[in-house]
Amino acid sequence: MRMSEGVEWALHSCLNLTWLPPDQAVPTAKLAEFYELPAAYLNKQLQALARAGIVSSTPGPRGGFRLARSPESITLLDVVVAIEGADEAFRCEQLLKRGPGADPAVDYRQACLVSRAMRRADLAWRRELAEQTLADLKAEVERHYPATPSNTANRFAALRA
Amino acid sequence: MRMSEGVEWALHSCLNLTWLPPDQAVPTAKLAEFYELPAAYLNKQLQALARAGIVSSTPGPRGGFRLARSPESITLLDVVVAIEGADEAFRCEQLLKRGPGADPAVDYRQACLVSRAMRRADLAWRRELAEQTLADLKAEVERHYPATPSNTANRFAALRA
DNA sequence: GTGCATTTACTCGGATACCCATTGTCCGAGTCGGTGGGG
DNA sequence: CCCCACCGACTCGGACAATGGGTATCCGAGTAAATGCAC
Repeated sequence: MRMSEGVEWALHSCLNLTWLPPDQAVPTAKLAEFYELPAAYLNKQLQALARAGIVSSTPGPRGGFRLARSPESITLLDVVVAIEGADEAFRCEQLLKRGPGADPAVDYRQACLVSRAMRRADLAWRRELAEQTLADLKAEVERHYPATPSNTANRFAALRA
Repeated sequence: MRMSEGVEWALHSCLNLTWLPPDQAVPTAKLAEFYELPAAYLNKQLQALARAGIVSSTPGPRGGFRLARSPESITLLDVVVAIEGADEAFRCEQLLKRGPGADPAVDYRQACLVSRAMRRADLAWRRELAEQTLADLKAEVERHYPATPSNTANRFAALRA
């Protein structure tokens, strides 16, 4: 079970956007250059974030991506779901339908206690992610590393047009 | 992010083993036939469980697999880790090493706050899985579906040699 | 009848192909900013 | 000097390959039971 690389890129990129003026759009090329990432593939992840309503895109010169809503209203779960999809990691294939005493009318994704146990763990994971917003993360970073906001803005400004 | 199918097979198979005499070894073929699974591939998962010390294997006639320890001492996390590996889903690639103000000596898997947030969620997931043992699950199933133990034993007995 | 060597069949275990999802790349449609000419 | 139409360049967006991990399968090594024979 491995989470897509894109989640890490998306989280860091969104976090970087919180340190720029909210009305400033940043093109994929700059966001990619920031961490030396492949621009075309990062663009794909940003598209997913746009479809999820986390960032908004602007075409043409001076265009790019910006956060579509306030960092307070974007949770880590939102970002993860936008990239990875909403499906839970454990997908119950309803093995019990093939076992003894199976009832074809029962939805074993709900009834199977193995499935329920796995779902409980999944919910605990999701809850933890949903309780942290981008704003929380931003504040925590600024508390530990006060230079980050200016460093980030400076580097974006220094990147070639 | 998708969990391997083998986890579901392993959980159900281990659970089934709890309803058989502890000294009775069950060959892969029977465990597979129980849910109409491909035997050779299920065998691969059982090998992983054996390497993890969850089940023990016996070759030759009347051989097969049995639980290596008591159901009370086998957690759901043990089974998941045996199949999926111990690595966490989110793998920090240390993007910050490429960012401004990066310190090459720092291990950003520990220092990066994004990484830490994701790890917190991962730990919550693991804790939930570690708090449930096979014995808990077995008891819960018996409480909801009292016929399961005899149904299971009967079907195993009925499966062709 | 009993003990033993041989045979036999059954089991796991790892080595070997296959397939789909993630990764990675590219080019086209659309749009905004700049520019040049006219009023 | 100001306004407008055109041009150009920049951006996203989705369509198109390549790679790696999970899926599936097979055959061989080893073992325990069953068998047949000798005593």
